[in-house]
Amino acid sequence: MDRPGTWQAVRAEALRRMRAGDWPPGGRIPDEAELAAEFGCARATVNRALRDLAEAGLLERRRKGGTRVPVTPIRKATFEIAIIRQDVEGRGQRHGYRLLEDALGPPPPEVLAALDWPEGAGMRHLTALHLADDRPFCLEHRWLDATVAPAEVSFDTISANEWLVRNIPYSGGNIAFLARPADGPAARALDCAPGDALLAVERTTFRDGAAITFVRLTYAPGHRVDATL
Amino acid sequence: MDRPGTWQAVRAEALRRMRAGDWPPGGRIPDEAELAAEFGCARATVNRALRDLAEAGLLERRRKGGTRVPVTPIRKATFEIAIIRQDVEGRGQRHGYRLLEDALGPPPPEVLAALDWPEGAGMRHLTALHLADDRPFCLEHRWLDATVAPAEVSFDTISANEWLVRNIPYSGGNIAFLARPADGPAARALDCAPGDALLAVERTTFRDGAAITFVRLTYAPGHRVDATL
DNA sequence: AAGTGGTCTAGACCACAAA
DNA sequence: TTGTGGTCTAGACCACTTG
Repeated sequence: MDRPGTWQAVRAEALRRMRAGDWPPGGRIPDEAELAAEFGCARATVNRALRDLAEAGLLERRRKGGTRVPVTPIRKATFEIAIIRQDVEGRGQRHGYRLLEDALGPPPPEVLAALDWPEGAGMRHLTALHLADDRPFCLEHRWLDATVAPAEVSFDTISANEWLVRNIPYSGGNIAFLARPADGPAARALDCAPGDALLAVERTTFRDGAAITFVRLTYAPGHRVDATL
Repeated sequence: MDRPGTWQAVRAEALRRMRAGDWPPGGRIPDEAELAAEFGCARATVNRALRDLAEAGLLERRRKGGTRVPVTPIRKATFEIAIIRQDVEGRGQRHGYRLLEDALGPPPPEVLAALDWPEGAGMRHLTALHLADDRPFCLEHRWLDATVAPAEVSFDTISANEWLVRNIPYSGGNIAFLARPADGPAARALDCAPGDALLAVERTTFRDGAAITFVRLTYAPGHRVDATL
């Protein structure tokens, strides 16, 4: 338990009341000032607790409208996106890396659409395999703005995944999960049968409003991505 | 832009400094009191800004250790988990629902392992299909503690997905993404070929430390789950 | 032992949206 | 118009953890 008077304690009590039915779905809960008086703490403490619950999707808050328990809450789940080496090492396995291809060339149409680049000017295409304890872990397929990583930068020993995180400090982007059948090259690289169902993650990274890289990570069969609810 | 003196403005400036290289990866940034003096705001405002960045994985903070820019940040991505009806309607489509099966019976071993139930006492097994504009959207396969939803509760017109969210106020759990080949029944229900690569989401929900339901949602081919980075 | 972030307080003003 | 959450302030004490 949390010591009383802390925002964690207020949050815990709010959760308890929702579970117990004291604050039923669709209903409005007392305002911050009332709760602060009841709990004997400052309004800022109540605010911190309720804001936390609202960020998780368990409460809906509006100025003047008050705070309500949603009828059908839209919960937020979060998952951690580490670089692949850390992901592998975090599982207690040894990370290996092999660069399979490094060439200049235009991406396929569906990738070009995601990037919104002018005719694919100066695009570097990388294919690499990540290993966990010498077994295939993940196939990295990446298109990269050549001005971001010029030809001098070699991805023989460090993956583009890691190089980018270390050298392009912060950047926004989007990310999506999907399932793909293994094509021929993927099946060979990941040591599975063509057509096998594989989990893939696609990410586009932007800097200053322009896309600088698109990557598709295709994981070996059986891979799961866990998130905390 | 944010008005100066707000925590959003402080966050924006911190991000700018990281991108610009003023605060390089691996380095330590000034402490809260210094930044508050520099920005002409209260320390609590700086704290709010830096805490927000730390929660996103862009900073690492430790008492006495100060605040550092991580060399290989572990970014947090969040995605929203709505009920399936809302998910479909949010895409501008009409949601449909068909209960395919409702029976009592023990779950397969791999599900039983996830649930940690004693011999599957009183388990209800539901299979349902969700439609978007009359086309297959998602196959819901659920095992449910029969004491949570007794036989009186009918899932003919409301999905277990929605019933649970409405009637079991708050509950913790875990969630995972994976890829699965379509088996025979799934291929028939989702109108695809057996063996097609399908995205699936598995969730176990707990209440008071005991699992109350396990669900596997298998989506129609081509489905993507987007998250915000 | 001491430095730094974590949090609480009491008060204030503001922004937004509902009535 | 007015109620409610959003945020800022100045100060204080505490908890952790590093040197």
